[in-house]
Formats: sequence, structure tokens, C-alpha cells
Amino acid sequence: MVNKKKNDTAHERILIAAKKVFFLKGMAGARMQDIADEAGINKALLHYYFRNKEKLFELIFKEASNQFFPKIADIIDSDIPLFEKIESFCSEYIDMMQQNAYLPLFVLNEVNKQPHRFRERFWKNREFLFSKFVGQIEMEIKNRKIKPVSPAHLFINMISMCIFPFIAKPMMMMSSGMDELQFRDFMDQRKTEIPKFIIESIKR
Amino acid sequence: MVNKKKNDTAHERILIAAKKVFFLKGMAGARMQDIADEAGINKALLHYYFRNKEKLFELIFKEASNQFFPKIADIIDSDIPLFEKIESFCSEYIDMMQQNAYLPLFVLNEVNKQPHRFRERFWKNREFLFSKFVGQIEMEIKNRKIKPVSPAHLFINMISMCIFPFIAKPMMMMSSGMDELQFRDFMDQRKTEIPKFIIESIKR
DNA sequence: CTTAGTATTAACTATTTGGTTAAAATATAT
DNA sequence: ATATATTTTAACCAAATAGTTAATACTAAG
Repeated sequence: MVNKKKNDTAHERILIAAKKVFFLKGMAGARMQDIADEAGINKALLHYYFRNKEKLFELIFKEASNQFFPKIADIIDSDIPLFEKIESFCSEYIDMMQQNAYLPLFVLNEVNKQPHRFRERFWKNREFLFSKFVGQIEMEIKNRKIKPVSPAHLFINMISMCIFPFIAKPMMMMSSGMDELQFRDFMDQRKTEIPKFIIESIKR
Repeated sequence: MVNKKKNDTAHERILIAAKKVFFLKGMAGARMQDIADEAGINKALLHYYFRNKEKLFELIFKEASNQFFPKIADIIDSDIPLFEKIESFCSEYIDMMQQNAYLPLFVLNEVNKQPHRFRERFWKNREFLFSKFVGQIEMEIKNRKIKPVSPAHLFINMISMCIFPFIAKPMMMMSSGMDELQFRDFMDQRKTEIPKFIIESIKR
């Protein structure tokens, strides 16, 4: 045996299929057979490459939660001015989620259903973004650049407005009769609407 | 046979148990045995009262989605002034969700996973709140009472900020080290923080 | 008390589903 | 070409799980 290339078909097709099925149905609702079918391979091959459902899910979930989070940190922790930071956070975060609209609900749902899976990862990897952002806001308040606002609430407001529409997407589309394209447009607007809305509220 | 009272124990205990288990694990993750255990009865009794899992779920889901929605309409569609309306919506809606923090994620998740279950209900029952609220906002803009803002985005902003924290609750608690009580406090604050935040942004 | 309907259970069945095995096909090295 | 390792499959297996059945306990009416 020599170097085994892992960029080949079956192994990769399985990962893509697993992602699709897990995102759509969640851990509890996903069937190994569905994944095999989606990948166009025999079910036994799943277990050949990834020991069991648990392990396979863990991989998908880890990738998903990493994608859901840490890139935020780069923006939030950067040294740019507050208003610019808010603008680029909203814009970039929504942009990321547009490429994977299922991601937020998938991650948040699984965290709710199996908190243990997330707990360790949280205490380890993340000091969590928060601190630096909070400091910056407090600074701006002290300098009377913005009104006195609660940094925690401001932060939660911002991510709520960015993320929630993806979670409520099907419901929004149904209730307002939007189609896929109109939803995309709507979220494109939000990239600028949310920052405007926030800044309008806190600026002096 | 005479009048059958349905306010008795088993039947009710099952509904309570089913609600608990479905809320916690979702349709796909819930086990009939879990529900039976939780209700302290034999599994066969579940099928005696509610033919099958599907039917039982349908009941719980219908009640949940009714609770998640329509009471909003009363506030949103009422004739009170805009700012008051925003205030009472946020306050009352958060208050409702505090009594049932699992509700938003449960409903939104199941709507995502089985959109068909919701579609009919939407086209039928609800003209959806929207219209009257939108009209009122456009009016206030025309009268130069508030800045020109997109009613749709304003509406989504408001419900995002109210609902999202419940969906992200475990994650928020983990990442910030909140306990149950602190979360409650935080949401109590939001009942006034969100309206302040919104009004500050749109007022002239 | 007896009877007829109702509630409840233990035991069972059928199906779904995650996982295994052993053999076949395919590729790789010598 | 032959041997060796890797990939892939068909056929199974065992556990889990929704749903059934037939018998038993319970309740209320006459």
C-alpha cells in the first residue's frame, strides 16, 4: 500500500450525501439507507468508511458548527470602527448563510436536542467573541459616539436579525407567498437594512 | 353509556406527556414508549386513545402552532398607536414564550422538516397579520411620524429579536455561562429593550 | 348482583433500521 | 501474470420501534 488519496469519489460522495440528508432531516430523522441512496452506493460502504451513524454525524455536525461560528469571530474581533464592523458583520454573515440556508436551523436544533455534544467544544475552543465587541461598545458609549445601550442586547439583536429569517424561511415564504428568488432578494436587502436599522438606533 | 368526561387522568396525562416528549425530541426523535412512560401508562393505551403516532403528533403540533401564532394577530391587528403596539407586542409575545421556551424551535423545526403539514393551514386560516400592520406603518411614514422604513423588514426585525433568543437559548447559555434564572432576567429586560431599540431607530 | 360498556394491560407481530459478514470485484505492486 | 491489498456488494442479523390482540380489571346502570 502507498499513499491513499481521499479525494476520490465514493468517500466524498458519502460526505456530500450525508450533509444533505442530515441537514434536511436532522440526526434523529436521517436514515443510513437514505444517505447510501443519495450517494449512490451500498449501505455497507457507509460503515466501511465511517464506522457508524454517530461518527458520520459527528463529522458533519462539527463542520457545520464550525461554519456557523468562528468566521464571525474574525470580524467581531477585528479592529475596525464599530459602525463598519456592524456593516461588514451583517453583510458577510448573511452572505455565508445564503450559501447554506439550512445551516442555522440544523446547528441550533441539534444543540438543543443534544447539548452535551456542544458543551465541551464551547468551554474549550471559544472564549467567545463577545468580550472584545463589548469592550468596543462600552468605549464608544464613554466617548459619547453612541447612545448608552446594553452591549449584550445589541449583540443579540444583531445576530437575531441576521439569522432568524433563515430559520423561519419556509414559514416566511408560505405566509407571504415569496418564492426562492424573492427570498434571496429580501435577504440581500437585509445586508444593508439591518446595519442601517441598528446604526440609526444607537448613533448620537 | 352516558356523557363521557374527558377531563380525567389517563387521556390528559398522555397529552401532557406527548407534548413534553415531542417538544424535547421532535417528531422523528420521539418514541411512543417514552410518551407512555412519561404518562405512566401502557404503550397500548396510547393507541387506544390516539390511533397512531401521526395522529398524536398532529394534535400536539396543531395546538403548538396555534399558540405560536394567532394571539399575535390580536395585538398586531388592533387599533392602538404604532409605538404602543410595538411595546405591547414585544412584551406580550416574549411573555408567552417564556411560559413555553421550547415552542418556537419546535414549531419552526417541524415546519422546515414537513412543510406540507403547514401549507394548507396557512393558505386557509390566515390572511396573515401583515397587511394591517404594514398599512399602519406606511401611514405613519406618510404623516412623517417615523422615518421611511421598509415595513416588511421592520416586522421581521421585531419578531426576530423576540423569538430568536429562545431558539438559541442553550447556545447562549453555554457561551455566556448564563443559568436559567439569568436567562429569564435577560428576556425580561428584552421586553422593554427591544421596543426602545426599535423606536429609537424609526422615530423622527 | 349482573351485565354491558369502558379502561388498561401483558404479550405478541411486523417493519424499520443500524450494523455485520463473507464473498466478489477492482485496483496495485512485484 | 500473480499475489496482495483495497473497494464494493448482496445477504444477513439483531435491536428498536410502531402498532395489534386478546384477555383482564374497572365502572356504572338496571
